[in-house]
Amino acid sequence: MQKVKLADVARLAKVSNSTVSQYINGRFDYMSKETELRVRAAIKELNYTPNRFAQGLKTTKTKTIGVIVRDITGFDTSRTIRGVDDFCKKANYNALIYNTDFDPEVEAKSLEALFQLQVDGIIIASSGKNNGLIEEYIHKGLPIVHVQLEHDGSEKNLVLSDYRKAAFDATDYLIKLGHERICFVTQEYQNVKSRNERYLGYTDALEKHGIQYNEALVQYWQRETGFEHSPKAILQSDAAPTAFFTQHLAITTELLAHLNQEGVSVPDDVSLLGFDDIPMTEFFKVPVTVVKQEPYIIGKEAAQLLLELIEDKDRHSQKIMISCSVTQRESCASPKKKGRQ
Amino acid sequence: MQKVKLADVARLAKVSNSTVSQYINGRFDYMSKETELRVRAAIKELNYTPNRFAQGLKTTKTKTIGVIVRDITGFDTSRTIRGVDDFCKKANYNALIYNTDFDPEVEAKSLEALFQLQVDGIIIASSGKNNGLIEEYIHKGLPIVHVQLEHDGSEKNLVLSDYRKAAFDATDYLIKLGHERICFVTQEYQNVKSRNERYLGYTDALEKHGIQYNEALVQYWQRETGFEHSPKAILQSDAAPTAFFTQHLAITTELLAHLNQEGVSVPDDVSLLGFDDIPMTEFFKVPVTVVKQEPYIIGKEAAQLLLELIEDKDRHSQKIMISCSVTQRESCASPKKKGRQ
DNA sequence: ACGTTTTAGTAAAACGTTTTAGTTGACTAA
DNA sequence: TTAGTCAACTAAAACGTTTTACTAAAACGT
Repeated sequence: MQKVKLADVARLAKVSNSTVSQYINGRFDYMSKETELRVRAAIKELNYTPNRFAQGLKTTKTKTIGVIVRDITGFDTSRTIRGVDDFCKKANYNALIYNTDFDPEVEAKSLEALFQLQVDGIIIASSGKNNGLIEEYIHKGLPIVHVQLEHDGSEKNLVLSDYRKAAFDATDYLIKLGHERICFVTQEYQNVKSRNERYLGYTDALEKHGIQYNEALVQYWQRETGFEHSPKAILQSDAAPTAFFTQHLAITTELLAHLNQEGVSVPDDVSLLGFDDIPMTEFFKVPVTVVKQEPYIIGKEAAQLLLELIEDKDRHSQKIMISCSVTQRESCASPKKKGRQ
Repeated sequence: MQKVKLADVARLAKVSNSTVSQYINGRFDYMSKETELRVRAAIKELNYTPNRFAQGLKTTKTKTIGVIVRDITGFDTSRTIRGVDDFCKKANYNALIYNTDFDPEVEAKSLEALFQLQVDGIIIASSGKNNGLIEEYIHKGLPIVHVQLEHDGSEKNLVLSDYRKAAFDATDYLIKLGHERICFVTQEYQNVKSRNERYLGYTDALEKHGIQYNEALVQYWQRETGFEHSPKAILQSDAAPTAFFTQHLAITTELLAHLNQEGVSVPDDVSLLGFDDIPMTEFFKVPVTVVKQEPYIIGKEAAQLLLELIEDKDRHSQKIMISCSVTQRESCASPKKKGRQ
């Protein structure tokens, strides 16, 4: 299938294999200008391209990175991947995508598989359940950069949204609209620093405006089981919120579905502000106001960082934060001053 | 980074390299049961995994396929990729994704790059602008399967939706609602058989119901330039349609935006039926009725077909059709019998 | 008992690079 | 003149597999 090899080029250019190899690897100072040109010409003429397997066998460099995400199908995730991939292609790398479907075991398997394939590095949006394993690979010398999720522990290289600032801005925005009882709806965030960051942003804003923190206004949701307390119940409780601030897309949509079903009108009855942008929201009954992350940029930065790490093993580690912005649409309004008598 | 090699296994199991190699490749008939077990044990003990580069160098098989799509970020596309990828992973293959961003030149480059990487096969949603190139690669022995797009020409292996049937069903559905002037909005489909198929489905349905075909009701849209005639103009023309049948997602959304902006109410003023499912449509002002394809299944089938092709070079070629279904939502209603007096 | 086939295995030559350790001849410095 | 330096190259040994051609021993048929 592929025929012409380095030796053919060498023969045609009347030099040794070594010299051609040097040429290919851009070490021109090992040869005279004249030789360089002869080799270049020979390569052109034969339309030679090096065999990656032979190269890989020698160098143990694969020019391939691994990317571990939960589901490539997600709106933000697919964009992150695009960012990674675009950067990689430009740098002549390839990216191998592994989906975990939110399963930590699959995550572990993927890590192992990628290691086995000898990828040069890994970008991972990790579950946080495999921190030990990840540490191991890092110690073995495999560069790993985290995206989007930060976990307690000692990992170093990561690129993610500035969650605290984002949550602060969002909460601040709601408060300025007049909301005082803002329900912070989150997934359990033990050990997930980037979820906790949001919580801090939320309380920061409360504090700034002198609003008393109320534990009843922090509500939980789980991927498998949904809401701990139903939105309906929450709205009927003592501390009925005038606004929901949901911490990711899945929560937002499930809440929205509940609200629709219960006939709760947004933003008339309650305001809604979601984390993560939503596609095509301009066609929604109520276009929802969100804090929009920059997944593409995050992907791009992550790839950049990883490739730098690969090229320069003992580069100091980094945490790169990308700002978010609240995209105002129509799901947030000032609360009605009803029934406080 | 990776240490243990075949020779280590051989030494531990007290057999030759060849035997270990045979074992790895599942040719157990070359050895006694006893040896087989010894080798298995040695592999387990050393936690040996073969070096893919050395394998690739010898066999020129890479256990990697290439996937060329327009944009992995698309709703359907990302699902197709998932289908491909899930199947590949299960079969111990990897998929390399290349995005073309709808640019035929990038498509050509991707094809070349993948060939160069010696992928074992390619799945492509092709633009149709590189048919010659694709033929070349096929002749060179590279298995290629097309997805989603069918083009005039001699390619053989493809898996796609049953477009004609789908368009027929959709049109039939609209007609049964009472529509007679149904505007078929499509992208220019010269040489794109799978777009033409839809057109045929549309006319099939018209014919079945004895409705006169009207050329003015076929309208065009282009990715770069948008609608040839504005939706507003179309609605004010002599043959004002009572329903739009849009041929893909980008058209649907752009039309919807126009309609919203003009204050045209769906489905009161005009019905809308779109090709391709739309995410989160349950939150739309008007959840739009669509013919839903099965991108995940298509991806899975494509991967399956490709791997079969790879394993068995002179397998006869196939065209696999996947049915679509019209998902009824709320953007289609019976037309008002206004002003026909 | 003899030739033949089968079974269970092996040695060693690839595969196409990279890289180390040289070699060669010309030039330089004292 | 002689050693030393330098520029421009090269030979050949890896890298870790697969595979071809081969062999020794056992089994078989007659």
